[in-house]
Amino acid sequence: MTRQSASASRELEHPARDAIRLESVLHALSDPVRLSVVRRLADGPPEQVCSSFDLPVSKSTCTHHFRVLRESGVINQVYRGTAKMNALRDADLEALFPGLLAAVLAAARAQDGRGAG
Amino acid sequence: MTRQSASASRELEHPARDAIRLESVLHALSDPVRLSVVRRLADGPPEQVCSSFDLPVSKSTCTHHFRVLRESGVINQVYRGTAKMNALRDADLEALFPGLLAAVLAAARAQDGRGAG
DNA sequence: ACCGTAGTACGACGCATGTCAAACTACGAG
DNA sequence: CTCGTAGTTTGACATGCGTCGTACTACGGT
Repeated sequence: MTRQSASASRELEHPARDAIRLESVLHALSDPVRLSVVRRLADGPPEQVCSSFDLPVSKSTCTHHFRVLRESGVINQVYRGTAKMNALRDADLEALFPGLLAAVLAAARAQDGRGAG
Repeated sequence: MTRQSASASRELEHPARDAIRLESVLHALSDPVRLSVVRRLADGPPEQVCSSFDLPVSKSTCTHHFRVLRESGVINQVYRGTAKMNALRDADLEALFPGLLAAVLAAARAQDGRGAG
């Protein structure tokens, strides 16, 4: 069936660790939808499928946001069958920007506390 | 000379501490020009005049960026005669988002180090 | 072979953003 | 009072961003 290596044609572009830019990461995290994705990735299992997030946006917008997160270096995406697994690149982020992700996540939680409290 | 309290008419709107939103702060910091402003504010004297920054943009763009920083709660601006003093709201930010500003500043320095070799 | 589910691609739309130049206001110095 | 310096305002412009719907592709199950 001319099926060459099953997933070679479905590999996604990720920036190398050293190509990750702080400005892009901050921009990626500055959108509420994307921040919520990152929070769930941080709080839940390390690998989660796109469709498990049920975001308040359409499928295409969803694809868009996941791409922004991937291209900025915040998450890693791999195909697993028909699904797409998402994982935080926390090791890379921690190596580049120590404490940054943790501080953002803590800040988000703190803000939730104020807002809902 | 009908000069009522000298600066009452020149007071600037700042968000209250509790009104500062994480998303807005991250967005404010995600612009290179604004990040450089924040870095100079953090590295240099606590109060600095707009014109001392000599940013690679026009005066009006400069005004725009300082306003974004102020309205997002990152900096405090007060008039001092004909000049306008800018100060980081580090106490407010630290109270709301502990470690966030420090992490971002450290990340910016680290990135500079990598970029400049 | 077929269908359903997961996600992508494309084109569109409206609104925000970063940018500028030019005209304007506010203050201090002389 | 006049002038220069500091910053604002306004209007314009190009681009980018978040959003959508629709049509499409990719894979797994039956």
